[in-house]
Amino acid sequence: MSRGMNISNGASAIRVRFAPSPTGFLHIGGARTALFNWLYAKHTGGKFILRIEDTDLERSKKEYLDEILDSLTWLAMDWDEVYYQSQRFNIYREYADKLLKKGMAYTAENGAIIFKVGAEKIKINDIIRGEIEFDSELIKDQVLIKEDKSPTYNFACVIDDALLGITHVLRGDDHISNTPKQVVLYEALGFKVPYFAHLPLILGKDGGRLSKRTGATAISDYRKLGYLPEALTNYLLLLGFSPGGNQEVVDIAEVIKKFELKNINKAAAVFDMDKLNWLNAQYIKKADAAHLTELLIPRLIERGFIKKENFNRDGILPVVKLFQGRISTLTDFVNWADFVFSDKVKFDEEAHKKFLERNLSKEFSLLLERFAQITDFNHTAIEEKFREVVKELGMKAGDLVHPVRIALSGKTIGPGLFETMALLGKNKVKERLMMAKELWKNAPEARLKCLMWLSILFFSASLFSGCAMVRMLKETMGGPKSTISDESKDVSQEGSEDNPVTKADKWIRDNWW
RNA sequence: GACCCCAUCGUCUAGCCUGGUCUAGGACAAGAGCUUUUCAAGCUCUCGACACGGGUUCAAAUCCCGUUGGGGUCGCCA
Repeated sequence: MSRGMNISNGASAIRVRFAPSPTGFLHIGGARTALFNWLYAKHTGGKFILRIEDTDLERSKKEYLDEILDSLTWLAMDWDEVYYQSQRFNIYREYADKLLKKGMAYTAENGAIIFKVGAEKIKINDIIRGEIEFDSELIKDQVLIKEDKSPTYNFACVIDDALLGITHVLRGDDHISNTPKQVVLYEALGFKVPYFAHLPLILGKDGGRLSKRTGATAISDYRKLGYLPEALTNYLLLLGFSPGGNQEVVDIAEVIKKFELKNINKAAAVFDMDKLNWLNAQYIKKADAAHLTELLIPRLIERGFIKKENFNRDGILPVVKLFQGRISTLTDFVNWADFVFSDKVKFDEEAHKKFLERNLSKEFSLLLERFAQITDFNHTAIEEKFREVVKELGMKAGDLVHPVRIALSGKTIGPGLFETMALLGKNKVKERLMMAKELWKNAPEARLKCLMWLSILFFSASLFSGCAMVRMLKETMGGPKSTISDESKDVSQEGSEDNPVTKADKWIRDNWW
Protein backbone atom coordinates (compact mmCIF):
# COMPACT_ATOMS: atom_id res chain seq x y z
CA MET A 1 0.00 0.00 0.00
CA SER A 2 2.87 2.33 0.65
CA ARG A 3 3.92 1.61 -2.89
CA GLY A 4 0.91 3.41 -4.28
CA MET A 5 1.49 6.33 -2.03
CA ASN A 6 5.04 6.68 -3.19
CA ILE A 7 3.94 7.05 -6.75
CA SER A 8 1.23 9.56 -5.95
CA ASN A 9 3.56 11.92 -4.17
CA GLY A 10 6.35 10.82 -6.41
CA ALA A 11 7.08 14.34 -7.53
CA SER A 12 9.67 14.72 -4.85
CA ALA A 13 10.87 11.12 -4.82
CA ILE A 14 14.11 10.56 -6.60
CA ARG A 15 14.14 8.06 -9.42
CA VAL A 16 17.30 7.07 -11.22
CA ARG A 17 17.97 4.43 -13.81
CA PHE A 18 20.66 2.30 -15.29
CA ALA A 19 20.07 1.55 -18.94
CA PRO A 20 22.28 -1.20 -20.27
CA SER A 21 22.09 -2.51 -23.77
CA PRO A 22 22.23 -6.31 -23.97
CA THR A 23 24.61 -6.27 -26.89
CA GLY A 24 27.62 -7.13 -24.76
CA PHE A 25 28.72 -7.99 -21.26
CA LEU A 26 28.44 -5.62 -18.35
CA HIS A 27 31.79 -3.92 -18.31
CA ILE A 28 33.71 -1.94 -15.75
CA GLY A 29 32.43 1.42 -16.93
CA GLY A 30 28.81 0.32 -17.01
CA ALA A 31 29.07 -1.21 -13.57
CA ARG A 32 30.46 2.02 -12.18
CA THR A 33 27.59 3.98 -13.73
CA ALA A 34 25.14 1.50 -12.25
CA LEU A 35 26.85 1.75 -8.89
CA PHE A 36 26.62 5.53 -8.75
CA ASN A 37 22.95 5.41 -9.71
CA TRP A 38 22.26 2.73 -7.15
CA LEU A 39 24.19 4.63 -4.50
CA TYR A 40 22.27 7.80 -5.19
CA ALA A 41 18.95 5.99 -4.95
CA LYS A 42 19.96 4.42 -1.67
CA HIS A 43 21.30 7.69 -0.33
CA THR A 44 18.12 9.56 -1.10
CA GLY A 45 15.70 6.75 -0.42
CA GLY A 46 14.69 6.85 -4.06
CA LYS A 47 14.14 4.17 -6.66
CA PHE A 48 16.74 2.46 -8.81
CA ILE A 49 15.25 1.44 -12.12
CA LEU A 50 16.66 -0.89 -14.70
CA ARG A 51 15.84 -0.21 -18.30
CA ILE A 52 16.98 -2.69 -20.88
CA GLU A 53 17.76 -0.92 -24.11
CA ASP A 54 17.15 -3.77 -26.47
CA THR A 55 15.85 -1.83 -29.44
CA ASP A 56 18.52 -3.28 -31.68
CA LEU A 57 16.83 -6.64 -32.14
CA GLU A 58 19.69 -7.94 -34.26
CA ARG A 59 22.43 -7.43 -31.76
CA SER A 60 20.55 -7.87 -28.50
CA LYS A 61 21.08 -11.32 -27.02
CA LYS A 62 19.45 -13.11 -24.14
CA GLU A 63 22.81 -14.39 -22.92
CA TYR A 64 24.10 -10.86 -22.60
CA LEU A 65 21.02 -9.80 -20.70
CA ASP A 66 21.44 -12.71 -18.29
CA GLU A 67 25.07 -11.89 -17.86
CA ILE A 68 24.33 -8.24 -17.10
CA LEU A 69 21.65 -9.10 -14.57
CA ASP A 70 23.90 -11.72 -12.98
CA SER A 71 26.74 -9.28 -12.67
CA LEU A 72 24.56 -6.61 -11.09
CA THR A 73 23.19 -9.13 -8.65
CA TRP A 74 26.68 -10.38 -7.87
CA LEU A 75 27.71 -6.81 -7.11
CA ALA A 76 24.71 -6.59 -4.77
CA MET A 77 22.91 -3.88 -6.70
CA ASP A 78 19.22 -4.56 -6.44
CA TRP A 79 16.70 -2.75 -8.58
CA ASP A 80 13.13 -1.69 -7.93
CA GLU A 81 11.65 -1.85 -11.41
CA VAL A 82 12.66 -3.22 -14.82
CA TYR A 83 11.53 -2.15 -18.28
CA TYR A 84 12.32 -3.48 -21.71
CA GLN A 85 12.35 -1.04 -24.59
CA SER A 86 11.57 -3.79 -27.05
CA GLN A 87 8.14 -4.04 -25.40
CA ARG A 88 7.43 -0.34 -25.72
CA PHE A 89 7.71 0.26 -29.45
CA ASN A 90 4.08 1.36 -29.71
CA ILE A 91 4.60 3.98 -27.04
CA TYR A 92 7.50 5.52 -28.94
CA ARG A 93 5.43 5.43 -32.10
CA GLU A 94 2.61 7.20 -30.34
CA TYR A 95 4.82 10.09 -29.29
CA ALA A 96 6.42 10.27 -32.70
CA ASP A 97 2.96 10.67 -34.17
CA LYS A 98 2.26 13.49 -31.73
CA LEU A 99 5.29 15.35 -33.00
CA LEU A 100 4.22 14.60 -36.53
CA LYS A 101 0.80 16.10 -35.85
CA LYS A 102 2.32 19.18 -34.27
CA GLY A 103 4.35 19.61 -37.40
CA MET A 104 7.60 19.30 -35.47
CA ALA A 105 8.58 16.16 -37.28
CA TYR A 106 8.31 14.83 -40.82
CA THR A 107 8.28 11.52 -42.58
CA ALA A 108 11.20 10.61 -44.80
CA GLU A 109 10.86 8.78 -48.10
CA ASN A 110 11.72 5.49 -46.46
CA GLY A 111 9.05 5.91 -43.77
CA ALA A 112 11.39 7.04 -41.02
CA ILE A 113 10.10 9.81 -38.75
CA ILE A 114 12.49 12.68 -38.36
CA PHE A 115 12.48 15.55 -35.89
CA LYS A 116 13.15 19.07 -37.07
CA VAL A 117 15.83 20.69 -34.97
CA GLY A 118 15.57 24.47 -34.79
CA ALA A 119 18.27 27.04 -34.21
CA GLU A 120 18.63 27.96 -30.57
CA LYS A 121 21.06 27.94 -27.71
CA ILE A 122 20.62 24.97 -25.44
CA LYS A 123 21.82 25.20 -21.90
CA ILE A 124 22.11 22.20 -19.67
CA ASN A 125 23.00 22.36 -16.04
CA ASP A 126 25.12 19.38 -15.17
CA ILE A 127 25.32 18.61 -11.46
CA ILE A 128 28.95 17.56 -11.77
CA ARG A 129 30.15 19.94 -14.45
CA GLY A 130 28.01 23.00 -14.11
CA GLU A 131 26.51 24.83 -17.05
CA ILE A 132 27.24 23.56 -20.54
CA GLU A 133 26.02 25.44 -23.59
CA PHE A 134 25.37 24.05 -27.05
CA ASP A 135 24.29 25.57 -30.30
CA SER A 136 21.48 23.53 -31.78
CA GLU A 137 22.30 24.86 -35.21
CA LEU A 138 25.09 22.33 -35.19
CA ILE A 139 22.68 19.48 -34.53
CA LYS A 140 21.22 17.72 -37.49
CA ASP A 141 17.56 16.77 -37.69
CA GLN A 142 17.08 13.71 -35.50
CA VAL A 143 15.67 10.41 -36.61
CA LEU A 144 13.01 9.33 -34.10
CA ILE A 145 11.68 6.16 -35.69
CA LYS A 146 13.88 4.27 -38.07
CA GLU A 147 12.91 2.79 -41.38
CA ASP A 148 12.40 -0.58 -39.66
CA LYS A 149 9.97 1.05 -37.19
CA SER A 150 12.29 0.75 -34.23
CA PRO A 151 13.01 3.92 -32.23
CA THR A 152 16.41 5.53 -32.13
CA TYR A 153 18.37 5.61 -28.90
CA ASN A 154 17.92 9.31 -28.18
CA PHE A 155 14.18 9.21 -28.78
CA ALA A 156 13.41 6.08 -26.77
CA CYS A 157 15.64 7.37 -24.03
CA VAL A 158 13.75 10.66 -23.72
CA ILE A 159 10.32 9.07 -23.84
CA ASP A 160 11.23 6.51 -21.22
CA ASP A 161 13.07 8.85 -18.90
CA ALA A 162 10.05 11.15 -19.00
CA LEU A 163 7.38 8.48 -18.71
CA LEU A 164 9.18 6.54 -16.01
CA GLY A 165 9.57 9.71 -14.03
CA ILE A 166 13.33 9.68 -13.97
CA THR A 167 14.44 12.69 -11.96
CA HIS A 168 18.20 12.36 -12.31
CA VAL A 169 20.05 11.01 -15.28
CA LEU A 170 23.48 9.79 -14.22
CA ARG A 171 25.45 8.41 -17.12
CA GLY A 172 28.85 8.36 -18.72
CA ASP A 173 30.64 11.41 -19.96
CA ASP A 174 30.36 10.11 -23.51
CA HIS A 175 26.69 11.06 -23.42
CA ILE A 176 27.27 14.78 -22.96
CA SER A 177 26.91 15.40 -26.65
CA ASN A 178 23.65 13.45 -26.69
CA THR A 179 22.19 15.68 -24.05
CA PRO A 180 21.27 18.70 -26.20
CA LYS A 181 19.68 16.38 -28.74
CA GLN A 182 17.54 14.97 -25.97
CA VAL A 183 16.75 18.31 -24.39
CA VAL A 184 15.15 19.60 -27.60
CA LEU A 185 12.94 16.50 -27.59
CA TYR A 186 11.92 16.99 -23.97
CA GLU A 187 10.92 20.53 -24.77
CA ALA A 188 9.09 19.66 -27.96
CA LEU A 189 7.02 17.09 -26.07
CA GLY A 190 6.44 19.35 -23.10
CA PHE A 191 8.24 17.03 -20.71
CA LYS A 192 10.10 18.20 -17.67
CA VAL A 193 13.83 18.03 -18.33
CA PRO A 194 15.55 15.87 -15.70
CA TYR A 195 18.74 16.75 -13.88
CA PHE A 196 21.86 15.47 -15.54
CA ALA A 197 25.10 14.31 -14.01
CA HIS A 198 27.76 13.09 -16.39
CA LEU A 199 30.21 10.71 -14.84
CA PRO A 200 33.88 10.75 -15.84
CA LEU A 201 35.03 7.91 -18.01
CA ILE A 202 37.27 5.07 -16.90
CA LEU A 203 40.37 4.71 -19.01
CA GLY A 204 42.85 1.92 -19.60
CA LYS A 205 46.45 1.89 -18.46
CA ASP A 206 47.46 3.47 -21.76
CA GLY A 207 45.20 6.46 -21.14
CA GLY A 208 42.82 5.39 -23.89
CA ARG A 209 39.51 3.65 -23.79
CA LEU A 210 39.31 0.64 -21.51
CA SER A 211 39.69 -2.30 -23.83
CA LYS A 212 40.40 -5.99 -23.66
CA ARG A 213 43.94 -5.23 -24.66
CA THR A 214 44.53 -3.27 -21.47
CA GLY A 215 43.00 -5.95 -19.27
CA ALA A 216 39.75 -7.66 -18.49
CA THR A 217 36.72 -5.42 -19.05
CA ALA A 218 33.76 -7.62 -18.17
CA ILE A 219 32.58 -7.82 -14.59
CA SER A 220 32.11 -11.56 -15.04
CA ASP A 221 35.80 -11.83 -15.86
CA TYR A 222 36.72 -10.33 -12.52
CA ARG A 223 34.37 -12.71 -10.86
CA LYS A 224 36.09 -15.63 -12.56
CA LEU A 225 39.49 -14.27 -11.67
CA GLY A 226 38.62 -14.51 -8.01
CA TYR A 227 37.81 -10.97 -6.96
CA LEU A 228 35.26 -10.39 -4.25
CA PRO A 229 32.24 -8.29 -5.24
CA GLU A 230 32.69 -6.03 -2.21
CA ALA A 231 36.27 -5.30 -3.22
CA LEU A 232 35.39 -4.60 -6.82
CA THR A 233 32.54 -2.31 -5.78
CA ASN A 234 34.83 -0.52 -3.38
CA TYR A 235 37.42 -0.08 -6.11
CA LEU A 236 34.88 1.16 -8.64
CA LEU A 237 33.67 3.68 -6.10
CA LEU A 238 37.17 5.05 -5.60
CA LEU A 239 37.31 5.75 -9.33
CA GLY A 240 35.67 9.13 -9.20
CA PHE A 241 34.54 9.44 -5.64
CA SER A 242 36.36 9.94 -2.40
CA PRO A 243 34.73 8.82 0.83
CA GLY A 244 36.78 11.42 2.68
CA GLY A 245 38.94 11.11 5.74
CA ASN A 246 41.68 9.39 3.75
CA GLN A 247 39.59 6.25 3.74
CA GLU A 248 40.20 3.63 1.08
CA VAL A 249 38.58 0.48 2.37
CA VAL A 250 35.01 1.53 3.01
CA ASP A 251 31.88 -0.26 3.97
CA ILE A 252 29.10 0.21 1.44
CA ALA A 253 26.61 1.22 4.13
CA GLU A 254 28.99 3.98 5.13
CA VAL A 255 29.28 5.09 1.53
CA ILE A 256 25.52 5.26 1.09
CA LYS A 257 25.41 7.78 3.90
CA LYS A 258 28.17 9.95 2.46
CA PHE A 259 27.42 9.73 -1.24
CA GLU A 260 26.80 13.09 -2.92
CA LEU A 261 26.62 13.76 -6.63
CA LYS A 262 28.42 17.05 -6.36
CA ASN A 263 31.44 15.31 -4.88
CA ILE A 264 31.96 13.15 -7.92
CA ASN A 265 35.16 13.88 -9.77
CA LYS A 266 35.23 15.52 -13.16
CA ALA A 267 38.39 14.03 -14.53
CA ALA A 268 38.59 10.60 -16.13
CA ALA A 269 40.31 7.89 -14.12
CA VAL A 270 42.72 5.17 -15.14
CA PHE A 271 41.84 1.67 -14.06
CA ASP A 272 44.67 0.37 -11.91
CA MET A 273 44.84 -3.38 -11.48
CA ASP A 274 47.49 -3.13 -8.76
CA LYS A 275 45.24 -1.18 -6.50
CA LEU A 276 42.32 -3.52 -7.17
CA ASN A 277 44.55 -6.43 -6.20
CA TRP A 278 45.55 -4.69 -3.02
CA LEU A 279 41.97 -3.90 -2.15
CA ASN A 280 40.89 -7.45 -2.86
CA ALA A 281 43.64 -8.73 -0.60
CA GLN A 282 42.36 -6.42 2.13
CA TYR A 283 38.87 -7.81 1.76
CA ILE A 284 40.09 -11.39 1.74
CA LYS A 285 42.13 -10.72 4.84
CA LYS A 286 39.22 -9.42 6.81
CA ALA A 287 36.69 -11.87 5.40
CA ASP A 288 35.26 -14.62 7.54
CA ALA A 289 37.23 -17.79 6.78
CA ALA A 290 34.09 -19.89 6.68
CA HIS A 291 32.60 -17.55 4.08
CA LEU A 292 35.77 -17.71 2.02
CA THR A 293 35.65 -21.47 2.24
CA GLU A 294 32.20 -21.46 0.69
CA LEU A 295 33.44 -19.27 -2.14
CA LEU A 296 36.44 -21.49 -2.65
CA ILE A 297 34.63 -24.82 -2.71
CA PRO A 298 33.32 -24.52 -6.30
CA ARG A 299 36.80 -23.62 -7.45
CA LEU A 300 38.32 -26.58 -5.69
CA ILE A 301 35.73 -28.84 -7.26
CA GLU A 302 36.45 -27.37 -10.65
CA ARG A 303 40.14 -28.11 -10.24
CA GLY A 304 39.36 -31.62 -9.15
CA PHE A 305 40.90 -31.06 -5.73
CA ILE A 306 37.74 -32.12 -3.94
CA LYS A 307 34.77 -34.21 -4.98
CA LYS A 308 31.45 -32.50 -5.46
CA GLU A 309 29.48 -35.23 -3.74
CA ASN A 310 31.68 -35.63 -0.75
CA PHE A 311 34.16 -33.24 0.72
CA ASN A 312 35.05 -32.13 4.17
CA ARG A 313 34.33 -28.49 4.90
CA ASP A 314 36.04 -28.64 8.25
CA GLY A 315 39.15 -29.89 6.55
CA ILE A 316 39.24 -26.99 4.12
CA LEU A 317 38.74 -24.27 6.69
CA PRO A 318 42.21 -24.49 8.27
CA VAL A 319 43.79 -24.44 4.83
CA VAL A 320 41.90 -21.27 4.06
CA LYS A 321 43.02 -19.76 7.33
CA LEU A 322 46.63 -20.62 6.57
CA PHE A 323 46.58 -18.88 3.21
CA GLN A 324 44.08 -16.10 3.85
CA GLY A 325 46.65 -13.52 4.87
CA ARG A 326 48.86 -13.96 1.85
CA ILE A 327 46.63 -14.21 -1.22
CA SER A 328 45.05 -11.41 -3.17
CA THR A 329 42.50 -13.36 -5.19
CA LEU A 330 40.57 -16.59 -4.78
CA THR A 331 42.47 -17.93 -7.74
CA ASP A 332 45.70 -17.40 -5.84
CA PHE A 333 44.45 -19.76 -3.20
CA VAL A 334 43.71 -22.54 -5.63
CA ASN A 335 47.13 -22.09 -7.20
CA TRP A 336 49.13 -21.88 -4.00
CA ALA A 337 47.36 -24.47 -1.93
CA ASP A 338 47.13 -27.16 -4.60
CA PHE A 339 49.63 -29.37 -2.80
CA VAL A 340 47.39 -29.62 0.22
CA PHE A 341 44.63 -31.19 -1.84
CA SER A 342 46.65 -33.22 -4.30
CA ASP A 343 49.19 -35.90 -3.50
CA LYS A 344 50.81 -35.52 -6.87
CA VAL A 345 53.04 -32.67 -5.88
CA LYS A 346 53.85 -30.62 -8.92
CA PHE A 347 57.29 -29.12 -8.79
CA ASP A 348 57.78 -25.64 -10.17
CA GLU A 349 60.58 -25.52 -12.64
CA GLU A 350 62.55 -23.26 -10.38
CA ALA A 351 61.84 -25.35 -7.33
CA HIS A 352 62.82 -28.52 -9.12
CA LYS A 353 66.12 -27.07 -10.20
CA LYS A 354 66.96 -25.81 -6.77
CA PHE A 355 65.93 -29.05 -5.21
CA LEU A 356 68.33 -31.13 -7.25
CA GLU A 357 71.20 -28.83 -6.53
CA ARG A 358 71.99 -30.52 -3.29
CA ASN A 359 71.38 -34.05 -2.13
CA LEU A 360 70.06 -34.01 1.41
CA SER A 361 69.12 -37.66 1.67
CA LYS A 362 70.93 -38.13 4.94
CA GLU A 363 69.48 -35.03 6.46
CA PHE A 364 65.99 -36.00 5.37
CA SER A 365 66.50 -39.43 6.84
CA LEU A 366 67.35 -37.96 10.18
CA LEU A 367 64.37 -35.68 9.95
CA LEU A 368 62.10 -38.62 9.17
CA GLU A 369 63.48 -40.53 12.08
CA ARG A 370 62.87 -37.70 14.50
CA PHE A 371 59.45 -36.84 13.16
CA ALA A 372 58.48 -40.44 13.74
CA GLN A 373 58.98 -39.82 17.43
CA ILE A 374 56.40 -37.07 17.54
CA THR A 375 53.07 -38.31 18.82
CA ASP A 376 51.10 -35.09 18.57
CA PHE A 377 52.13 -33.74 15.19
CA ASN A 378 51.42 -30.08 15.83
CA HIS A 379 53.34 -27.09 14.69
CA THR A 380 55.25 -26.39 17.88
CA ALA A 381 56.29 -30.01 18.27
CA ILE A 382 57.41 -30.09 14.68
CA GLU A 383 59.40 -26.92 15.00
CA GLU A 384 61.09 -28.20 18.14
CA LYS A 385 62.21 -31.40 16.47
CA PHE A 386 63.18 -29.62 13.32
CA ARG A 387 65.43 -27.18 15.14
CA GLU A 388 66.94 -30.04 17.06
CA VAL A 389 67.91 -31.82 13.86
CA VAL A 390 69.29 -28.67 12.32
CA LYS A 391 71.42 -28.04 15.37
CA GLU A 392 72.66 -31.57 15.42
CA LEU A 393 73.67 -31.40 11.79
CA GLY A 394 75.34 -28.07 12.29
CA MET A 395 73.22 -26.50 9.58
CA LYS A 396 71.44 -23.20 9.30
CA ALA A 397 67.69 -23.64 9.63
CA GLY A 398 67.10 -22.15 6.20
CA ASP A 399 69.35 -24.74 4.58
CA LEU A 400 66.91 -27.44 5.52
CA VAL A 401 63.70 -25.43 5.49
CA HIS A 402 63.86 -24.61 1.82
CA PRO A 403 64.42 -28.13 0.51
CA VAL A 404 61.77 -29.50 2.85
CA ARG A 405 59.31 -26.91 1.65
CA ILE A 406 59.97 -27.87 -1.94
CA ALA A 407 59.63 -31.54 -1.12
CA LEU A 408 56.25 -30.94 0.50
CA SER A 409 54.73 -28.33 -1.76
CA GLY A 410 56.76 -28.27 -4.93
CA LYS A 411 57.17 -24.56 -4.41
CA THR A 412 59.88 -22.26 -3.16
CA ILE A 413 57.36 -20.04 -1.43
CA GLY A 414 54.42 -20.59 0.85
CA PRO A 415 53.10 -20.15 4.36
CA GLY A 416 55.14 -21.00 7.43
CA LEU A 417 56.71 -24.40 7.00
CA PHE A 418 55.81 -25.82 10.38
CA GLU A 419 52.17 -24.84 10.10
CA THR A 420 52.15 -26.33 6.64
CA MET A 421 53.53 -29.60 7.93
CA ALA A 422 51.04 -29.74 10.75
CA LEU A 423 48.28 -29.15 8.25
CA LEU A 424 49.48 -31.90 5.93
CA GLY A 425 49.76 -34.33 8.77
CA LYS A 426 52.40 -36.79 9.77
CA ASN A 427 51.74 -39.36 7.08
CA LYS A 428 51.78 -37.02 4.13
CA VAL A 429 54.92 -35.33 5.39
CA LYS A 430 56.57 -38.69 5.74
CA GLU A 431 55.49 -39.83 2.29
CA ARG A 432 56.65 -36.67 0.60
CA LEU A 433 60.00 -36.58 2.34
CA MET A 434 60.57 -40.17 1.31
CA MET A 435 59.50 -39.41 -2.21
CA ALA A 436 62.00 -36.59 -2.24
CA LYS A 437 64.77 -38.97 -1.33
CA GLU A 438 63.77 -41.14 -4.27
CA LEU A 439 64.06 -38.12 -6.48
CA TRP A 440 67.64 -37.61 -5.52
CA LYS A 441 68.41 -41.26 -5.92
CA ASN A 442 66.90 -41.36 -9.37
CA ALA A 443 68.69 -38.30 -10.50
CA PRO A 444 72.36 -39.14 -10.14
CA GLU A 445 72.96 -37.14 -13.25
CA ALA A 446 72.29 -34.12 -11.16
CA ARG A 447 75.36 -34.86 -9.13
CA LEU A 448 77.28 -35.53 -12.27
CA LYS A 449 76.13 -32.19 -13.58
CA CYS A 450 77.46 -30.57 -10.46
CA LEU A 451 80.81 -32.18 -10.92
CA MET A 452 80.81 -31.21 -14.55
CA TRP A 453 80.15 -27.60 -13.75
CA LEU A 454 82.81 -27.64 -11.12
CA SER A 455 85.39 -28.97 -13.49
CA ILE A 456 84.39 -26.51 -16.15
CA LEU A 457 84.77 -23.77 -13.63
CA PHE A 458 88.17 -24.98 -12.55
CA PHE A 459 89.21 -25.53 -16.09
CA SER A 460 88.27 -22.10 -17.26
CA ALA A 461 89.73 -20.58 -14.17
CA SER A 462 93.06 -22.19 -14.76
CA LEU A 463 92.83 -21.41 -18.42
CA PHE A 464 92.11 -17.83 -17.58
CA SER A 465 94.92 -17.52 -15.11
CA GLY A 466 97.21 -19.11 -17.63
CA CYS A 467 96.14 -16.66 -20.29
CA ALA A 468 96.36 -13.85 -17.87
CA MET A 469 99.89 -14.74 -16.94
CA VAL A 470 100.91 -14.84 -20.56
CA ARG A 471 99.20 -11.54 -21.20
CA MET A 472 100.68 -9.97 -18.16
CA LEU A 473 104.07 -10.83 -19.47
CA LYS A 474 103.24 -9.34 -22.82
CA GLU A 475 101.13 -6.37 -21.87
CA THR A 476 101.21 -3.63 -19.33
CA MET A 477 98.33 -3.16 -16.91
CA GLY A 478 95.10 -2.07 -18.59
CA GLY A 479 93.35 -5.33 -18.58
CA PRO A 480 91.94 -7.40 -21.38
CA LYS A 481 88.20 -7.39 -21.47
CA SER A 482 87.15 -10.84 -22.38
CA THR A 483 83.88 -12.38 -21.36
CA ILE A 484 85.73 -14.72 -19.08
CA SER A 485 87.20 -11.88 -17.13
CA ASP A 486 83.77 -10.31 -16.81
CA GLU A 487 82.37 -13.49 -15.40
CA SER A 488 85.10 -13.88 -12.88
CA LYS A 489 84.58 -10.29 -11.91
CA ASP A 490 81.02 -11.12 -11.04
CA VAL A 491 82.10 -13.82 -8.70
CA SER A 492 84.85 -11.86 -7.12
CA GLN A 493 82.65 -8.90 -6.38
CA GLU A 494 80.36 -10.85 -4.16
CA GLY A 495 80.60 -8.37 -1.33
CA SER A 496 80.34 -5.31 -3.50
CA GLU A 497 77.23 -3.22 -3.19
CA ASP A 498 77.29 -2.12 -6.79
CA ASN A 499 76.90 -5.59 -8.08
CA PRO A 500 73.27 -6.61 -8.04
CA VAL A 501 73.15 -10.25 -7.12
CA THR A 502 69.79 -11.86 -7.27
CA LYS A 503 68.56 -13.67 -4.23
CA ALA A 504 68.44 -16.89 -6.18
CA ASP A 505 72.09 -16.60 -7.09
CA LYS A 506 72.94 -15.90 -3.53
CA TRP A 507 71.03 -18.92 -2.38
CA ILE A 508 72.81 -21.14 -4.82
CA ARG A 509 76.15 -19.74 -3.85
CA ASP A 510 75.51 -20.12 -0.14
CA ASN A 511 74.38 -23.67 -0.55
CA TRP A 512 76.52 -24.96 -3.32
CA TRP A 513 79.42 -26.45 -1.44
C1' G B 1 38.26 19.13 -38.70
C1' A B 2 33.84 21.05 -35.79
C1' C B 3 31.56 21.00 -31.09
C1' C B 4 31.98 19.62 -26.00
C1' C B 5 34.53 17.94 -21.54
C1' C B 6 38.89 17.53 -18.55
C1' A B 7 43.92 18.89 -16.31
C1' U B 8 47.31 17.96 -8.31
C1' C B 9 52.92 12.58 -7.33
C1' G B 10 53.72 6.87 -12.47
C1' U B 11 48.25 5.62 -10.84
C1' C B 12 43.62 6.67 -7.63
C1' U B 13 42.73 10.95 -4.96
C1' A B 14 42.32 15.17 -0.52
C1' G B 15 42.57 20.34 -0.93
C1' C B 16 39.60 24.20 -5.26
C1' C B 17 33.11 26.17 -4.54
C1' U B 18 33.94 29.82 0.54
C1' G B 19 41.95 32.53 -1.98
C1' G B 20 46.27 32.81 3.32
C1' U B 21 46.32 27.19 8.03
C1' C B 22 49.68 23.78 1.44
C1' U B 23 57.68 24.12 2.44
C1' A B 24 50.34 20.35 -1.03
C1' G B 25 47.80 15.28 2.82
C1' G B 26 46.45 9.94 2.10
C1' A B 27 46.40 5.26 -0.79
C1' C B 28 48.45 1.86 -4.76
C1' A B 29 52.99 1.03 -7.18
C1' A B 30 58.48 1.62 -6.71
C1' G B 31 62.93 1.74 -3.45
C1' A B 32 65.19 0.94 1.61
C1' G B 33 64.96 -1.11 6.39
C1' C B 34 62.82 -4.01 10.50
C1' U B 35 60.75 -8.93 11.25
C1' U B 36 61.79 -13.78 9.48
C1' U B 37 62.31 -20.55 7.63
C1' U B 38 60.79 -18.71 1.98
C1' C B 39 57.31 -15.56 -0.46
C1' A B 40 53.89 -12.47 1.19
C1' A B 41 51.61 -9.78 5.07
C1' G B 42 52.66 -6.19 8.86
C1' C B 43 55.46 -1.97 10.68
C1' U B 44 58.97 2.25 9.68
C1' C B 45 61.21 5.36 6.24
C1' U B 46 62.42 7.30 1.16
C1' C B 47 61.26 8.81 -3.81
C1' G B 48 57.46 11.56 -6.12
C1' A B 49 52.68 16.37 -8.32
C1' C B 50 49.62 21.77 -8.36
C1' A B 51 50.72 21.13 -17.33
C1' C B 52 52.47 26.07 -19.19
C1' G B 53 51.90 31.46 -19.77
C1' G B 54 49.42 35.72 -18.51
C1' G B 55 46.27 38.39 -15.34
C1' U B 56 43.22 39.72 -10.49
C1' U B 57 45.04 40.20 -5.39
C1' C B 58 48.94 42.20 0.02
C1' A B 59 48.42 36.81 -0.99
C1' A B 60 46.47 31.64 -6.02
C1' A B 61 46.82 24.58 -6.39
C1' U B 62 42.46 27.50 -5.26
C1' C B 63 39.36 33.11 -9.13
C1' C B 64 39.67 34.91 -14.67
C1' C B 65 41.82 34.54 -19.72
C1' G B 66 44.85 32.12 -23.13
C1' U B 67 48.16 28.11 -24.71
C1' U B 68 49.37 23.16 -24.64
C1' G B 69 48.07 18.29 -23.73
C1' G B 70 44.49 14.39 -23.06
C1' G B 71 39.56 12.55 -23.74
C1' G B 72 34.59 12.38 -25.77
C1' U B 73 30.93 13.09 -29.69
C1' C B 74 29.82 13.98 -34.60
C1' G B 75 25.16 6.66 -37.10
C1' C B 76 18.12 5.18 -39.33
C1' C B 77 24.56 1.72 -32.70
C1' A B 78 23.35 2.26 -27.88
